[in-house]
Amino acid sequence: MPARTRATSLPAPSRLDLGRLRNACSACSLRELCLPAGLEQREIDAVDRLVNRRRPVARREYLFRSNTPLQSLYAIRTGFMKTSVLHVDGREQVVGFHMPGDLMGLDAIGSSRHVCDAIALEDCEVCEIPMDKLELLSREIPALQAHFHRILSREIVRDHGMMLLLGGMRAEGRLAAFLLGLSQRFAARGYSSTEFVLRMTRADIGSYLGLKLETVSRALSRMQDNGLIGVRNRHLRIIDREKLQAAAAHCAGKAT
Amino acid sequence: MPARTRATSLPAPSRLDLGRLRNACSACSLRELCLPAGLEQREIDAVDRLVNRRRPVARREYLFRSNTPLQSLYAIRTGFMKTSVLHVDGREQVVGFHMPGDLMGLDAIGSSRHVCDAIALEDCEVCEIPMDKLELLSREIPALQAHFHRILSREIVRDHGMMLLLGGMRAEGRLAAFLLGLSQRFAARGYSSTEFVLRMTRADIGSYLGLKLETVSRALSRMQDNGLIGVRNRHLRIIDREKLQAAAAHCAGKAT
DNA sequence: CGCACTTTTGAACAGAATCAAGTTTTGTGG
DNA sequence: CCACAAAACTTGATTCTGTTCAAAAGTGCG
Repeated sequence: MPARTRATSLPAPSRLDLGRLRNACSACSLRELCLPAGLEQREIDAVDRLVNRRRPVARREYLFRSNTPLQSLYAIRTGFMKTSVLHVDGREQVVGFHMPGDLMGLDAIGSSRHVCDAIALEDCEVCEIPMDKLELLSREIPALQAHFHRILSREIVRDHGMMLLLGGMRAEGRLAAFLLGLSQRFAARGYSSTEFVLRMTRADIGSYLGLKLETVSRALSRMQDNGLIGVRNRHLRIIDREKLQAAAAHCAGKAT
Repeated sequence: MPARTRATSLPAPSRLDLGRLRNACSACSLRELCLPAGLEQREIDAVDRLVNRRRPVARREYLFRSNTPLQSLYAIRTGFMKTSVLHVDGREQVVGFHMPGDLMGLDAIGSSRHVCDAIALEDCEVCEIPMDKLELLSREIPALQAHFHRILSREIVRDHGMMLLLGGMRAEGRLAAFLLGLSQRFAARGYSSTEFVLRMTRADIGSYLGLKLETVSRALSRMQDNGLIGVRNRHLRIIDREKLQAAAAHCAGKAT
């Protein structure tokens, strides 16, 4: 057994532990999404121990609620979730849709309290990552630290993209960009990028895109009529990606 | 002289060095904004050494440009800046306004390249913080690490707020919320929260709020007529904060 | 299997964009 | 310091996109 060189939370090489192994990050299909590349074995083991447990979240259940103290971040293992905040007048505004491999709760770090509600759009399973342990471990594993910073930063970039979309595009362009974004995220996870299921309602999409649900419905119909997409209930197919991209680019409209 | 207990980038207690001292974070009026509380003296010294130098940025000059490699983050010491991204069709969209104490470049960490342009709205002075050194030092000073995470997270929260505003409020509400936000940020920096100068053009404000400059102008006029504010060129005064808050809350409109 | 929710579609309306002057401010060079 | 040109701002009239209101059809959950 190798000698431990200094006090650290890195574990000795793990023994066989089937119960843990089944849940291990090292065995997770989302590894590339969640973990930085190039970790040493004992670092991977440490990360495995970092992740507390898998936890199921039933459809319509809250993973966390606004104003609740932040204890853990959550990585989605399976399923689809949405995050939303409430307007002063009580209306709900969706601020994000989240799929397997996404890390949730990042916006709570600033105040140590959640600032949005996270709701499962279907039955989900999430990995719980205690925030304090994450900060501890990322001090010891520079690659993990850098990876975490990248994730935070990318969230900012994503939000800037949304600001762009909300501030400068019209209905059809927003929808086109939204669908292309989903497509890309599905592709990155190994799912079909041309055919997928919209797990959220039209109202959710509208809220996210700053549109009314009727407008979403109309825009989808029009895009279907023009042969860009096929929609049937929540099942969506991208038929002409070129045209869809053109719609997203061109429907920038509003010569801000 | 105290013995150094382990290899580290923390310096020995600094000697008198007037040139450095004048620029030191420890002497900076923005200390509370930039630095975590409760650092030990030698930690503060380390942070002082982290910040490379003050650098002037003339009005209209770029602090950094999109797609440029990220080397450093920048903290604004004096002056006002804006960040913007370009739409596919070349239109500029403002994604943020930045004032003393703000940290810029956070959105570049994800890709190691800047994803927006930063332009000085007036003559500025910024502190350059090399990213690699920051990550190094934050591994050694947990308080610094936590502070940095908080800053990143708060940026995400701020952006969510913008999404809310862009997605769910109408022109006058957006403007009211924008002005109140500015007011609050000025207050946090010790400036007047009721009377200040808008360093940006109406077009910049419009771009930021997803409105045309004419709409901004009209909304400002109307709010002036109704006694909420006083505007004279770029000089703005908040006359009736209650009503302004009501406008921001009530003009949520759009029953999304 | 039925009831509630979701979605589609239509018609009227409203808010903001666009187009168009005209005015004021600012910045520059003489 | 003034004059002039460019930029920024205000205001009005018109147009158009998206919202609102309304009703009917479709889905799927319990």
